[in-house]
Amino acid sequence: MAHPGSLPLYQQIAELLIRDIAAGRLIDGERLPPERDMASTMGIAVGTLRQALKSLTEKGLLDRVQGSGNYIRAKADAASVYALFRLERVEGGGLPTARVLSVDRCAKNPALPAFGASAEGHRIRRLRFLSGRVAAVEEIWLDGAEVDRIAQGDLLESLYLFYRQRLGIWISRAEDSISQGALPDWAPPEFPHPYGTPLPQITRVSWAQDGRSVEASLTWYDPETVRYVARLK
Amino acid sequence: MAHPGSLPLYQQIAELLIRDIAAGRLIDGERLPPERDMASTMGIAVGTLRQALKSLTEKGLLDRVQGSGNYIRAKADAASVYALFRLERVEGGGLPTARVLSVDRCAKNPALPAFGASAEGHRIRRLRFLSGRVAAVEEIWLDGAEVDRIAQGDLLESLYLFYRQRLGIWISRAEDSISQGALPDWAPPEFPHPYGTPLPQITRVSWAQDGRSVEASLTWYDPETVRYVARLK
DNA sequence: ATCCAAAATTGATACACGATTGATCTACAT
DNA sequence: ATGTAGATCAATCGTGTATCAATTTTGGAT
Repeated sequence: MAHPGSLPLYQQIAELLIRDIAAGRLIDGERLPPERDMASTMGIAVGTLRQALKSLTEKGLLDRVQGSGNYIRAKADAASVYALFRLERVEGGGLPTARVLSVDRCAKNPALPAFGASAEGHRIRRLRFLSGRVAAVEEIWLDGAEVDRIAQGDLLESLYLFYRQRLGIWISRAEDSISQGALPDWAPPEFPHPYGTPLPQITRVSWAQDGRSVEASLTWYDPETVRYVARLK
Repeated sequence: MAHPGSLPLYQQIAELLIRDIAAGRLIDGERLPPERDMASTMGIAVGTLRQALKSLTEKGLLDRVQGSGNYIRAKADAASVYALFRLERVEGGGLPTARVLSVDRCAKNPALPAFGASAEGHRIRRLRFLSGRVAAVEEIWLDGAEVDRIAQGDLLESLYLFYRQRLGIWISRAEDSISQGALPDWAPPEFPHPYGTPLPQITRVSWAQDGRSVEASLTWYDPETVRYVARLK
């Protein structure tokens, strides 16, 4: 399959602006530069920019008033902006890799009440890559009953392999949910996003075959490297 | 590729593309390369490719816009039926299909307590095929709030397509669990397994974006024809 | 300071042009 | 019926230019 990322230019511009809105770089009420200036700084023609602005207007994200300017109309809660979009896999192949930032013994995470039979466990923080680029930061909690056999370096690759080879655990059930969360303060500077900005977040809890919950994770994805595609209707 | 049982080339191409969609290699909204380029890199004629694209359009997976391009119109969670596990035939090849055995209005299933806001719903029983061979029997429960729009014949293909095209439902959360279960007594004689024998079974509950649980399913797989591949984490 | 008209700014609309891309059709071979 | 090859038509895209309409700003008169 050939090159996938070749959307029409005006659609690329539209998604660029939408990402700016979702990321908070364009806030509600803000007036964009004049179309002519905007187009020239973007290196595109005015007509092309206008197509992009028109699609934003149709999505309710922009007010265009003649003689005055283009005004961002994004509702205050960023969740409604995200509701218009869909989180998708990054383009290109390559196996997902990860770099372990820290492995600590610590108390149970109150943010994950569904997880954990023990009062304490191990907390692993990882930086995840897709196609060689930083894509997400991740916090993984392993149940206390299993953590004594953990060795640093086991977690560079697949967690699944770690479970099976090192712990002998069969994951029989998992639950994922998608939400929004603020980037944690321990995120490394490589993560290309300003702190405090809402990010797409996936919460996962996994159970072993005997019913114990053995693992939970919180993952924040960089909206720049993952791809948002406008949802139909 | 001319052995007797092989499909026409354009159908093979169509299935290839559908698998790319299901696997997430082709994302919703993505524009395919121009037909001429696509055909040449695939080593086929444009007309053949166009037949494949036409069948994708009829399935609702593709938007063809003259002068613009071919755009994927599919949510990538077609494969998320196995969010935790990927089901693949050992020998590979062939798209999953299904034959509806029955569609009934009935009471809530006590075996699926987590599912269903309504007291009743629809129960669909399907026989599923992989590579033309019987692979699983399946029982699907749709919540009563959504079932009034069900029409027989909608469910022959992908359930995902049904959700998107008929109900406009966006599945935001799903839970899969794997266990063992006895083959139900309503399984047709085509299912190649003696009754009463434990089979690998997947239970799935899906929630819509507003929190309603809209679907639940119980699927019994023939262990002879399928294999489970753990998901890379 | 207030009011008002001219000037500047900004978006809206229209048209033209070349390049790209899908649609349609014919012809031919297996 | 399937697959290939080629020619031609039609729609879209991106660009460029010109003109009109609505708004804002400016500056002078009072």
